[in-house]
Amino acid sequence: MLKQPRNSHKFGCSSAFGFRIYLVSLEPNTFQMPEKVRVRFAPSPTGPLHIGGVRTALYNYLFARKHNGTFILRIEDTDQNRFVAGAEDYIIEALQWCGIPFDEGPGKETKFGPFRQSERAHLYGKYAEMLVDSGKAYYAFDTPEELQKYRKEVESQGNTFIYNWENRALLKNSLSMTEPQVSAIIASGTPYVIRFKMPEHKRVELFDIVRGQIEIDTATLDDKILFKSDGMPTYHLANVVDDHLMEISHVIRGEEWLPSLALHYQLYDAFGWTKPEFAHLPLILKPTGNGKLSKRDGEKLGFPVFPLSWEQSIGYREAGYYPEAVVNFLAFLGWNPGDDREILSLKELVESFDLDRVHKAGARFDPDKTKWYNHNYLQQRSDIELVQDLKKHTELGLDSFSDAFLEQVIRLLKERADFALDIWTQGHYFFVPPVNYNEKAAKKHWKDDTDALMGELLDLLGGLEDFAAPVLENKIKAWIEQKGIGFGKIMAPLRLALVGELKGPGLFDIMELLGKQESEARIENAVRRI
RNA sequence: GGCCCGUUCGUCUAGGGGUUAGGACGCCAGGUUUUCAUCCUGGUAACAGGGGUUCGAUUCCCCUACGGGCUACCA
Repeated sequence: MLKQPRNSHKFGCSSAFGFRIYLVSLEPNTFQMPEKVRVRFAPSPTGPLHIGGVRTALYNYLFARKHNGTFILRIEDTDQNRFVAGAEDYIIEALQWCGIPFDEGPGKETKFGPFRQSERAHLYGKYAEMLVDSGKAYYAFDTPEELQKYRKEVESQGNTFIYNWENRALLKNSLSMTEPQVSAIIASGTPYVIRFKMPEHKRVELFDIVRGQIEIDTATLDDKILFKSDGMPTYHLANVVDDHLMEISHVIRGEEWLPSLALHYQLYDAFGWTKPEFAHLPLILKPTGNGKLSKRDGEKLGFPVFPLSWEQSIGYREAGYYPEAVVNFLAFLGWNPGDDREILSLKELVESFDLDRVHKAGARFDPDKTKWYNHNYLQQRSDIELVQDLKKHTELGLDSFSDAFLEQVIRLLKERADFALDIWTQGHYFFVPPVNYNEKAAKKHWKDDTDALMGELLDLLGGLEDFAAPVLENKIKAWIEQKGIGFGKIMAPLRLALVGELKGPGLFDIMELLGKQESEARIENAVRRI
């Protein structure tokens, strides 16, 4: 039996009059997925992709795959001032690393391209003019300085200045001027912008897949600039035009766009275009304190906020996370499959994903849980794979050790590791003899008679041909029992001698791996130094 | 300030008119490991507050509080 979708508004559909009719019927098949699902991730190349952006991309990807649709990458670089070199490459590489590549986008041209808005710049003016011609938009000549002045004036009285129906007749635009005046001012080369003429009082019913129905009065909205004086469109125009031209079926984006949804609805209506479905994703919040997750949090609390390293900021990749783990925990920030599963592969995520199950409230980021995810994925890797993972840390200089040896070390340490690098940090003594001995432990366990006991132990070991762990265990235990002393009297100092601390896997396993010669040398060393 | 969105353990969340309010991370305890960690078992811990509606509200409605977002010729 099919699970009833939990959001009743899922059954919403539009009538010929523009009203959305809500069928409260119990037929789950009323809602039809559009023939062709096409979604886009549309970042601005102003810097490295934030982890929240990666999640937006991921949800788009999951939704596309789930519905056999197309996942598009569109670069929204209409603001030349904020353009950052290398950001686009970073975005593409990050998606690649996460295992969520796009189907169409820069470098993957189709008839819907180009996919950089800067390369589509010639397109937008036409559409802006179309709206002016139909009376849905107008030219405005107010300079930024003038507007700033008005804004200050109004704000000093405790009010907010918004450019809208209340004051547009008083400002410098094609609505407050005669046609000849407008023609003259444009002909003179005076810079101008094109603003949307927001209806005075119109009740707009918006529909969001995550939130359901939202009502807005256009009187509270402003006449947003659609086309800038530098000849480039603003986000709102470019976004709507491109989504239409690229035949986007679902707009899945961050919640910060919810306030402009009413504008976008008006724009689609003004053009006479069919609207896509919209889903606004909850924001990712700081682990502690107020506000959304920022770069600073990563630096302050010591966890990555970027998928890949960027300048001084370390990325998840460089911090030793597996992309599967990153994708998994990101997917669960604001969504869950509705059962108790927590570890899901990308394939399973695709199968389980559903926008109806996206949470409404913002999700606080939990660095601890990301480690737990990585631990899980690390356990799934084979010892040989982990050898390769570990050797990626070239700075460790592991070349002098054989893969077979590394594999043995990994076998002993794997289950306690969250990251491949933990094998090194937690098993340092496998590669380098201890230089220091834990002082507290030495004081407690290295007694007056320990030197003598270790000497006897060396004699015992010297007579051993077979240095396998079970043999060592048998012989040493038998010897201890025969002497009639406590195990702690030998085991603790022995561990201290071999490891330097009272930590690590089974002592006999360590001895076997270290080998007879090295084990003996370390014991002798400890006798001399402690 | 205005507009919009939200609120279940510390965190991520399940649930949704009658439940011992479930799981995961973290934390704590016990077991295993003659160590540490892992692992296993158990435990602590939540429906923001106030009004309705109802036989019954954590669930539906309203208000308040709190949190978040937007309020640019940025996206």
